[in-house]
Amino acid sequence: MIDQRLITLRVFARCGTVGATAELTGYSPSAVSAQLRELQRVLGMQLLTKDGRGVRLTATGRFLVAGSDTLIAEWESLRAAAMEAGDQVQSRFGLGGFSTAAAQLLAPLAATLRSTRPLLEVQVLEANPARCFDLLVAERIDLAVIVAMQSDTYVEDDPRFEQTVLLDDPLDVIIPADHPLASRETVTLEELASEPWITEAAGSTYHSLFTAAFTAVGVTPRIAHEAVEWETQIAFVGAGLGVGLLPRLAPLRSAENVVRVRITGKGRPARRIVAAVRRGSIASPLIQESLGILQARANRILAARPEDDL
Amino acid sequence: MIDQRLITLRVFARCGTVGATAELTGYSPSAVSAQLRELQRVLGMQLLTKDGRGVRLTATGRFLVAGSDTLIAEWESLRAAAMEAGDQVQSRFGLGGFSTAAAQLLAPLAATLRSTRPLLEVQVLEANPARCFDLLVAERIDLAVIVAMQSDTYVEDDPRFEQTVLLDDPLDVIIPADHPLASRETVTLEELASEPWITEAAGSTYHSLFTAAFTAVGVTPRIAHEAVEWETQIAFVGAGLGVGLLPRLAPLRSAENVVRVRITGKGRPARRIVAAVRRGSIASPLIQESLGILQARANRILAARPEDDL
DNA sequence: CCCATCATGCACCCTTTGTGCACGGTTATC
DNA sequence: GATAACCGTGCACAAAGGGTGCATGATGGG
Repeated sequence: MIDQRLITLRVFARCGTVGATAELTGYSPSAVSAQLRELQRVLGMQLLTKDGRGVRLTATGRFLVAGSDTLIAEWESLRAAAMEAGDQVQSRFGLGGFSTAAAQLLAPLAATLRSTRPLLEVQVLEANPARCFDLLVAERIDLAVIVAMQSDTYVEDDPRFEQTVLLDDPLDVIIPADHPLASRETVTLEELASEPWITEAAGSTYHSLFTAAFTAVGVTPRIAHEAVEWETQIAFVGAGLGVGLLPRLAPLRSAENVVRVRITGKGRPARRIVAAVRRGSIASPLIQESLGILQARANRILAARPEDDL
Repeated sequence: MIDQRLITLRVFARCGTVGATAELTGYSPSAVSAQLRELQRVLGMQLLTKDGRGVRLTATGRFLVAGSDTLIAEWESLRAAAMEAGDQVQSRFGLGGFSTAAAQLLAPLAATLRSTRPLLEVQVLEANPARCFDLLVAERIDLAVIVAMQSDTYVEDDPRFEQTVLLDDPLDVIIPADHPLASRETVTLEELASEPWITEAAGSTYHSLFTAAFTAVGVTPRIAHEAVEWETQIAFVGAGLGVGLLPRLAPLRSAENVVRVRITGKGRPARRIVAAVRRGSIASPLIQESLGILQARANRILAARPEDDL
């Protein structure tokens, strides 16, 4: 209900370039350029300035974007309240999530909604957490399930979003089946200090989680290999190249020649999985129902775990 | 910046029929109907119900319209603040006003703005007070100068508007030049009680002001004739048909065989002239400048009056 | 019982809006 | 210092959304 051009401006404010804005919103760069030009004409404000080979927000532009946060939240709140008051159904619902979160939480949610609300058009987008926030701003999705890193750019009280913790997902260590530690029930990080490690590339979200866990216990592990996908990492471990961290929610097929061992003791790494929505929209019946389903799913997952892991 | 369809819904909420909404917004009835249908589709809410040969807002619709007041105000406030912060100029500026108010206040304002801001497109619409409020809601105008009747539907703290008193305009009595009272400096309502009166039609804004003034002093005057335009009324008085009330701001040509006499004493009728803007927009530099010009003009008018009339 | 009024659907049209490509300008790299 | 890569923008073209005018159906008043 807020003008699309203002939404586009907000997306631009997040990513800084016309091209990226186009990619996020689904428009072409020309369209974004035209929208921003048109917005300036309608409002009679200069919002952008040339800056090198790109464009940059003017002070007025930044002011407008900053102020629009409450406007968007106000609208979301109004829409949610009207939905609630009139017991209405909305027609489109966009979900976003990250790999395992999407598989374990979003897929069941989408399936449930598909059965309880047959005429609701549910769309699921797999995207990393940062992109999920961008997609929320761009109004491509309405709810995101993401992993929140404490070391990340994650800000709990961002005026644009409201976040709900679903569960903490501990990271296990995966070990070759013929490794001496493979038969253990649990293991500590100290015991794993001398192992060759397989991690994601430096700078990725999980890599920072990895280093944070080991600095907590005061050892610096040796990184032997890097992998991008969990599957690749598992294959590396299965080939005896080293050990690696794997979130509890990530599935591990039995035929992989790899075993999963729980980590105990100090510095035990975990990722926090949260649901994020645009501020104001949390009162919407559909969002409420979805959060309920997600929470129930999260509780079922927690209930299936050994007690010392809760 | 708020979706046009929501603006249309708000106008509909004020006037109740699609046809009237079309007339006010400048669209065709079909377009209004399509917009409202589209709005319901996009929001997934049922906002309208058939009601006899017309349509009526549902509870959800009323809720949405009521809640949108703050949304609109928030946007106006944001726009005004951005204008202020960036020292920007807006391109279009719509003014609305009522007969003498338009002539005495709006015309000078428009002329001043035309010279101080040459590239500002100023548009003046003459319309009665009620319509001015509608035009503000429909965003056809940005500022209205209207007469506020205490007996009117005028509500000072309407969440949609902000109002500023410009001046109180007393009503004089106009008398045939050969009338015994014509040579007086001032006259009281009691002295005029037995005269035949010429007023506007019952139900009009000025008629209610007329009756209110006389009930205050406890007499019921005799209404001999009715006129719609000031010019007609003046002509009637000039023909010796009776006496009438004329606002101080309404011009009286000397060749009319009619004299204007000030009214003193209890129940002295006056109309209050106020400027109205959409709530939130009052901080806009252009609005501020306009209000300043209007206030200055009002002060000049007040300064030219006899002291006992202030 | 007929007519006035009101909303809506439909066909047509036009303005708006988005796309794809080429261009000019700027920065980084070798 | 030349070249390549990148970024935003303008233009021609195409698609679609949105508006108009008229006809239709429904309803209430005289």
